[in-house]
Amino acid sequence: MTPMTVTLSDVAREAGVSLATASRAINGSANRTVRPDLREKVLDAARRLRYSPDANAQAMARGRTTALGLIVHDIADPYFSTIASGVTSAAERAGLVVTLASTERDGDRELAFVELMQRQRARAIILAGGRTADEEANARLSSALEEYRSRGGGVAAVGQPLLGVDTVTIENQRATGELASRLHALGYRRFGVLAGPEGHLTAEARFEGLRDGLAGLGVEIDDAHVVRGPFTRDGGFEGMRTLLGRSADGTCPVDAVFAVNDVMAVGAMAAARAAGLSVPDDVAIAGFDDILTLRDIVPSLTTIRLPLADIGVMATELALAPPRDEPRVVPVDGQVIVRDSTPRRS
Amino acid sequence: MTPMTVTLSDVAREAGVSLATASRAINGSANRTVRPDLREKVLDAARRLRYSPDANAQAMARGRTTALGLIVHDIADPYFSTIASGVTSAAERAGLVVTLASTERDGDRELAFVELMQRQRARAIILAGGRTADEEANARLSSALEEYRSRGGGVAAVGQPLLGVDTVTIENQRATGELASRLHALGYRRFGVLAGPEGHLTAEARFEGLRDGLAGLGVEIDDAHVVRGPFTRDGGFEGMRTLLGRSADGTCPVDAVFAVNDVMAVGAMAAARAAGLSVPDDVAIAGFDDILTLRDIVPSLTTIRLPLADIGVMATELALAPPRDEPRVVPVDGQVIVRDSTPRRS
DNA sequence: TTGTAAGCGTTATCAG
DNA sequence: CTGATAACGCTTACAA
Repeated sequence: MTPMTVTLSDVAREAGVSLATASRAINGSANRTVRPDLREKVLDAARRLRYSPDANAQAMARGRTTALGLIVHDIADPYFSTIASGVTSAAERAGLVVTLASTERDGDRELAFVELMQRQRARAIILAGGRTADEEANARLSSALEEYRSRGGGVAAVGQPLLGVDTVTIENQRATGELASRLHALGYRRFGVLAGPEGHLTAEARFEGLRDGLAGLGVEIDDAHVVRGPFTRDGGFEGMRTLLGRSADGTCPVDAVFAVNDVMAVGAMAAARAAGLSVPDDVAIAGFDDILTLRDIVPSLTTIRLPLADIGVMATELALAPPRDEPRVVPVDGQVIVRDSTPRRS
Repeated sequence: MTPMTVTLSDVAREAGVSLATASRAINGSANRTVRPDLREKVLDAARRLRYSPDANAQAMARGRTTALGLIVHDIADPYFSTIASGVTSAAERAGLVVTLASTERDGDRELAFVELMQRQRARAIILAGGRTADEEANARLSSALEEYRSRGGGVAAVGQPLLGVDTVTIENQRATGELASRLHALGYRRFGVLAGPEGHLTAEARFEGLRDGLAGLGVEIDDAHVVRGPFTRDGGFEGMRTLLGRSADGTCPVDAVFAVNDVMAVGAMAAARAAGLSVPDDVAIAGFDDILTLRDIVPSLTTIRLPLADIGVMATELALAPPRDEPRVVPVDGQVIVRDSTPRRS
């Protein structure tokens, strides 16, 4: 009867060759220095015994694993799952296996996961999801990553180039700057912003791009029309409610609202409707990301398209590329897409 | 200077104890039979040397890994990414690391990934995503899973209980049966169905539940109003277009369309609008899944809610539970949610 | 070409 | 409670 677990030694014995030969025959690395007939014998034996090489043992012996760590804030969020799909496809191409960690937006867990990947001896780590302005957390994370890299691991981040590692940066500010002029050209002058959490760097960059862009056109955003809140659908909903509540007479205090991401924009639309307002007649709304699942909503959402899957691919390639002295920064631009949620203002 | 890679031996030497003691002190398993002062010395040394245990070596020595394999059709699809979020959280609770594979709906890759996980000696595999009626592919997969289980791995599937493994099944047919009566009660009589791909068991179950439910109420679905196509947004869009094209005079041949999932339903809405039809005035639409990201679309979508994250958790628990002789089947029911896309027909 | 044997970093067994 | 030392399953010099 077959042993509980078939090892390469079993295969070698069965094939009547040495362990080394069996290894060479099965692995068949670069220089296949093994006689064809022996090779066949080994492969046969392996098949007969249903041999399955132990990747852990291989990793151990070879001194390198085949794992790639992917750390996201929340895999259920379409933003991250789309990036993840890019990462998995690039990883597969590279013959790597993706280890997924979802931090639920908890900085401590992010750090813990980096350490976990380090213990797994993952070849590289990809950190998707923006940083916050929490200097201390960033420093801790940076030093964990530095440690990891000093041990030969590759790292790439998606977001802000704060960690001292290769980063795919998103040109948030430029994109929202362009959005500002597009909306301005469409006739909008009174803006509200659902600005996301304080200290969320992506959210802030997006907000600032819009604000500065408008400022350049002579339009100020009233502080009373900037609402902070979670980077989520509910954050958008509540934010919009708050914004509407700030007008004395119940009418909408602005004619366009920019939400710093699409899911917030959708929440905002829901809140506007719940308040009896029509989108876009009473208030226009724009988002950011161009989430695929939301591409068919009505009114179609003006937003900024990000090539999320490509970003995942790029980050993977960056993380796997031979290290450089200077951290690389690969900027990815967003494309403003004007749709029905921000029609021309007459 | 610190060695390129710090091993437990280094720590032991630095602490002036034996390898064994160092191991015991750091691992501190159940019976911590190590004197406190030595323990401290070891921990100190480890900290000083920035020691990071090698999970691979541990796995090798302990004879069991800490990996859990998750195989999905497409991680970018909100259906799967939500299940994945349940899996990651349950896995984390169990102290396991999730290895993610996205097959892009390719049966061969699915098989290849099972074998890959087997090589990784993953503790368990979770197969999310339905089967097709391809007997041969299912048989191949089944036998690979059987092999894996015979070697001590746990397996759980989400979908149909076809693989001979523990399965979280979704009561598709019951749910769409209920949907049928709800829609019937609302006054709908002429139904169209965007039925997904031929041989896609989930799609078929959903379709059949509706058809049989309606039949029980004396309503037949005209074959000409059943359109096959991909299980995707574009499948829904094209399917709706086809359905509309089948009416001679350009008017809508049905008063309600059921799409076998939400993203198809959204595609269908888009197609209806593109054809100049109003949803729900000219045609009502219902979906399946209750994807979170789509919960705010207008008109709000009548659908069937599935507790996707919970399903991920349940599948994980099933896969990790001690094996039984008989495959377990855990049925999960969907909840019909009637919203604005299927108003009462006057 | 093939075989022997020395690791790879831990854990675990078994004496002290 | 602690310390040698043998596994764990595989790769890879180094020899033959």
